[in-house]
Amino acid sequence: MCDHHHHSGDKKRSGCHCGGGLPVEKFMQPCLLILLKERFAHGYDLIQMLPEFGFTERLDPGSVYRNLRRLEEDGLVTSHWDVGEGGPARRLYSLTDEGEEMLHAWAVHIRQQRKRMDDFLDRYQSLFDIKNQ
Amino acid sequence: MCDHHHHSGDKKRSGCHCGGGLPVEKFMQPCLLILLKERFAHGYDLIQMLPEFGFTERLDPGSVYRNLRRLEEDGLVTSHWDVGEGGPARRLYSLTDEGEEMLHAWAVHIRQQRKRMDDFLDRYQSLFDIKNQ
DNA sequence: AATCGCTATAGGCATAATACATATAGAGGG
DNA sequence: CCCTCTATATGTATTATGCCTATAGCGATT
Repeated sequence: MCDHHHHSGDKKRSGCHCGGGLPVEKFMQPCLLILLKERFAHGYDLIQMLPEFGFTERLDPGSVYRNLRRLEEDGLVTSHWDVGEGGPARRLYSLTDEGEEMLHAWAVHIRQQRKRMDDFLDRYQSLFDIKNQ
Repeated sequence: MCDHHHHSGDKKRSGCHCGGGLPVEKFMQPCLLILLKERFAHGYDLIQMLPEFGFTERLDPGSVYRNLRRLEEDGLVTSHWDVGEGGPARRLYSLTDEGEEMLHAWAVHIRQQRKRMDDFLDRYQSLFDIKNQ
């Protein structure tokens, strides 16, 4: 499973970390990538936007920042400190070319997993619809 | 997220264990439930059938047996030793009423998560299609 | 000036799920 | 006797998450 995006650098962590055996593990990562493809953003902004992807309102900020630093470790995003107008310093994130490639790989993967759910739901329907006849 | 199936007994484990924050965590469990709704089966049979749900051919048997015992702990399936014609003893599993309820809850949940993936893919498409015009 | 709340980032810790390897054991074939 | 298939189960390392807490600047209110 998941033999895509084994391009340049799969360092450190072993195996594929874009979905594993579960339909969609780590769904937050592709959502962050797509948001950063649309525009540059700070972590805090991303936290505000993630509910658009079905994440609950009371999303754990810690998870978001952890995911962002993880994406940066993997070279999928870059950041630099933005000590602008006022307020605390913040990191401005942007997508790398490798991150965009990964986003395409994710899209393929998510399409596969959606199909998997379609199949499940079809089977579920046919199992319980027969009784209503 | 996930406020269904809080019916009778949520003992031991805290929180909801039908999906968590991820789109579809523990996808194997609903697959086992649907298979056991269709017919009684041994663990070994279920391992043979799981590829129909998109699990890889070289599926880890340990995970399946662990999931089955977990489902039994939660009262969603029952089993009894089947010391039939020959070969090693095996457990015959069947779905409980509570397990069937859980299967319905899973179907609702999986429909929601499929929608989430639809939304993701729509957004992905619109992001990359504009460039081709 | 002291406190409160919001912006903004980050680490600690317990829990949970998985992957991979390994253990056990009966039965049948070569 | 060994090998393979059937059949179930455990051990362990890794990984991801959720919840809690820490830090810190800044503006508004009391």
